[in-house]
Amino acid sequence: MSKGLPKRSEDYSLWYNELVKRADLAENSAVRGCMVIKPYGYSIWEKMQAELDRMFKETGHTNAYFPLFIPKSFLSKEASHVAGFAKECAVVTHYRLKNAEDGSGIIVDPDAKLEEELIVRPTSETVIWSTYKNWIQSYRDLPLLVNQWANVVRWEMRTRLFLRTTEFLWQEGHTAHATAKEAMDETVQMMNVYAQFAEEFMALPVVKGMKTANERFAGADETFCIEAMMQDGKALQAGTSHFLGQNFAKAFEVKFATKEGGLEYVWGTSWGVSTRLMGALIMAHSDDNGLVLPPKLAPFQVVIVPIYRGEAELEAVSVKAREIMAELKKAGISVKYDDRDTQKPGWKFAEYELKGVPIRIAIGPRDLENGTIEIARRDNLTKEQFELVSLPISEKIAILLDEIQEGIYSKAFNFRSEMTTEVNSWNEFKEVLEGKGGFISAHWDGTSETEEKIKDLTKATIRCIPLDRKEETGSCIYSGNPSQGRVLFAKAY
RNA sequence: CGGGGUGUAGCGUAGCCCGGUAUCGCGCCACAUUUGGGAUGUGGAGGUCGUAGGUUCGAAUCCUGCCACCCCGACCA
Repeated sequence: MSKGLPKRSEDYSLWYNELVKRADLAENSAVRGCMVIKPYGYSIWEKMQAELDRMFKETGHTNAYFPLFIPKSFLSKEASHVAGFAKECAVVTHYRLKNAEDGSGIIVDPDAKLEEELIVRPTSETVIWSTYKNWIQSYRDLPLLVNQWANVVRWEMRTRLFLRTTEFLWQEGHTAHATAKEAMDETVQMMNVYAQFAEEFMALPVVKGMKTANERFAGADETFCIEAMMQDGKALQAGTSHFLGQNFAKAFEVKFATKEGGLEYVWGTSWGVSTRLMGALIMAHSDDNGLVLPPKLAPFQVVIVPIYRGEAELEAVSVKAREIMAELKKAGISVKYDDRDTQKPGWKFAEYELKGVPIRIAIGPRDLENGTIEIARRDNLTKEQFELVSLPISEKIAILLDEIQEGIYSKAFNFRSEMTTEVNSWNEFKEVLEGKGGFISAHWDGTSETEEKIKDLTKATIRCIPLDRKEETGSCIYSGNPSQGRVLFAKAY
């Protein structure tokens, strides 16, 4: 049992905030709205980065880096883009400080005003497309498949650790193509990459879909997304992939000579996932005892805790522990041996539970005598005495890790299934939304007016038009007008 | 930006209404006994009470300004 971690059922958001801090993932910083990602939390992010980066490279992308600052004039070149981001931009106006003449301290030097203000990037489309103009002349320069790992700043009114912070870390892919089809294929491919990453590594089932016009990225012709369900019945957008059409090519005059000798605008995409994925990971799987990490993203998959009295016993136990550790490492399993004598075993048990380590092994004198170890699983909190002769320990642990990874996924999958409700009337819609929550699958007439109205009345938004939806005719839940299929509504983070 | 709330030791808090130099728990340090689910005892260290001013013999406490943070809205990955 974790000491004093709030219960999910009592106060979900308090539970979340406390868990993030207690599990050493992140904390609020001295800067309003900005977080410090602590080493344990950052190492989970690094695992995510490593896998995603590998997947991006497998699909032909390479990394590059573009500037943090964007000249103000760039941002305004694509009209709907600037309209979408203008309200949340940090702006650099000066480049120097000086001592105040009245001795009151350091002030901004009014003589050091920038000719043109610089925007701290909220996203990099504009600075990147201004660069692509120089990189692309011919169809031979296409496709251009670039990703960057970066930080961005969006001046949000209210922030929450990982879910919405003023500064956040992310990757943003920006690609350029010769044809609309190629760009669209890329957009869909990257959504699929995100979905695969979420399901395979985060053990997080997601719905793949398209955003409605209202929810579309500012400057995109089409936005694809993956949507996940959190334990409190709220949806979380976990990743987006945008088909930019020729919007940015036109804004930045990026044309290429075709094979046939013509001159055409380039087609673009952009796609990103952020440290928000950390929030998704935490909220999807963790329980009242703390974090539950999928083995594929855990900073270490196994922790070994020695049980002993006195140095002689520790020495004997450690010999066994190191043997096991070596074997696990050889099998590619990450292990930590916690032989600190500054904390007691019970304390360590609770600590690693809080931090979500998938498997804990305890070894004591009794085990040495019996040829056993104690294996405890974080996902279902069960323990077993394992006889070392029955199976090589690395095989045993590998099997368990797979079981845990799968178990966490199917638990989340079943939860999402339970939390997805088909409704056919407005009353039913409101009732489910206020009571049970979750995804609501309902008919919608396809107009922004209806979507807005529903949002105003209930705070529910259309999370996406699922790609795998059945084509079926029906009547809109709100307006009663004809509908061509169901969409997913939910309250969202 | 609108509504509500809070600033006291590393963290969480009592004291404030009714002014007299700060309470308790966790954590920290030392020693001893402990170690298979967050040990116990004894001793100890640690505080410009967010900040600037005012009232007063005297302010954590009363008054005024400012700052920061949290929660609820509008905005958003």
